[in-house]
Amino acid sequence: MQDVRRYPLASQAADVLLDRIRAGRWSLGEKLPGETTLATELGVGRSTVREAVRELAGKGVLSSRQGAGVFVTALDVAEDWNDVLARVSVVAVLEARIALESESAALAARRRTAADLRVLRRTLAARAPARRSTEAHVDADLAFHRAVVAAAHNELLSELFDGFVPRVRPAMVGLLTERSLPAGPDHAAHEDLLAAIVAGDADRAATVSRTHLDDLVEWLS
Amino acid sequence: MQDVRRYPLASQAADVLLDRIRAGRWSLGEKLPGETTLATELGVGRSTVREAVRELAGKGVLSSRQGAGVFVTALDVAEDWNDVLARVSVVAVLEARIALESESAALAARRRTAADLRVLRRTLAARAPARRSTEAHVDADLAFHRAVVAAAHNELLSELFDGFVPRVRPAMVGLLTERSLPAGPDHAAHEDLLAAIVAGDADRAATVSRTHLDDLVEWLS
DNA sequence: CTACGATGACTCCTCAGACAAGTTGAGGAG
DNA sequence: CTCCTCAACTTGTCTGAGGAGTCATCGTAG
Repeated sequence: MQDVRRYPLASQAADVLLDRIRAGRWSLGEKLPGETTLATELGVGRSTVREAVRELAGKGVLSSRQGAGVFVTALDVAEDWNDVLARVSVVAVLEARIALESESAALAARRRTAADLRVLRRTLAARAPARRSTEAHVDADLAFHRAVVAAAHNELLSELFDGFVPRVRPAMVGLLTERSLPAGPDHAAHEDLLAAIVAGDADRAATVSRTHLDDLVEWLS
Repeated sequence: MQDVRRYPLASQAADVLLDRIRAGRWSLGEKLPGETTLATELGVGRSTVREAVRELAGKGVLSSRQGAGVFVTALDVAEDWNDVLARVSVVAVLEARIALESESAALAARRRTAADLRVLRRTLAARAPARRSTEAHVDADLAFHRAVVAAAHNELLSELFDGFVPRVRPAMVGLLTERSLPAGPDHAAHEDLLAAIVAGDADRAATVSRTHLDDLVEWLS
């Protein structure tokens, strides 16, 4: 007995509609045929068509207005961030982190407020005790890095960092359980980074952040 | 007459269910009550519940298996990239581009292949004739920048850049129609960038890319 | 006692029909 | 020409029915 997952008709209909949209059968903002027309055309009941439309509406591809019709709001499904992150290697994510965090460190050195410095000092202090579990250590480390990015006061950079975390965290936890990172230099790098941000030295902050993450990449390769 | 958009019951039901999931009423992988139960509980018909479930299934939050039930597959909806990009300022996006592209330029200088260099030369040549329409000029410019990122051979960086384009392109077109960018130095910067990548000089490639985009930020502020 | 097959309750899936509610465009009144 | 009415068409919602898949329980054979 094969483990063939039998797709519901409604999902099949949604796939057919999405393929037609991708193929350019209807352009952006155009109205689809009525539900009854689609039903006979696809050879399914009207409720099934409605569920297919709902499914695509959930994906943001279609939008229906009572009395008016169903309209195309996107020509394709926005690829899920998590899918992309799951596909690429950890090294690729770390390279993106280097790009993101070194720039954030430079911006943070220029823009950090008193509140930012408080958060940075607190998260750095929480990072120090390496006695705890591996997960707690990784979380504390990520919290500090997150605080650096937040101090750059750029919402997009913060969102991107947050998007990376679910991919980076399990990988870090897994690697650190196998072999431990030299704690001394690692912690010193974080203190240097904070000092550079406090001093407002953007170039040095970027350099410290970069070399720190470079070491991380080299360590795990 | 207010333009109050009357939400369909099915969407309202989907919102209620999503709120309950967010509130932790059901944990990950847990089974929801049956359709009939939910229908009476929410005070709507079964088909309405079904459409609500389909909508959330489209968002990846729920998954239903015939005979078994409806199960929670995610505790929240992945925030749409476009929503984030629409919310943040163009300057924020450009700052992210600086982070992304300067690092990509450095990586490209180390990793570029012969094929990459061909694409870079071709897109740079296509950029040259500034006689054409503003949109064509912006497209040619973005094509070159994209080629630089692609030469870094990091899929995540490429995906991020592609994600920025829909936000950056209209903004650039709009700004360039109002006042024109000094074409001479702008084009020279691109040639310098290509030269640095050809020479394999990572530091210089990053610097040129950064100053080029810094000038862009300064120009539009 | 254990392993296994039948069974029945429960679930989602699909269809059909009916009516409500909203939109749109054509055609008539002023 | 402008505005109003209305009829046709659209999606929204509910109900009922039957089909198909899943799972736990229970009885039976070994």
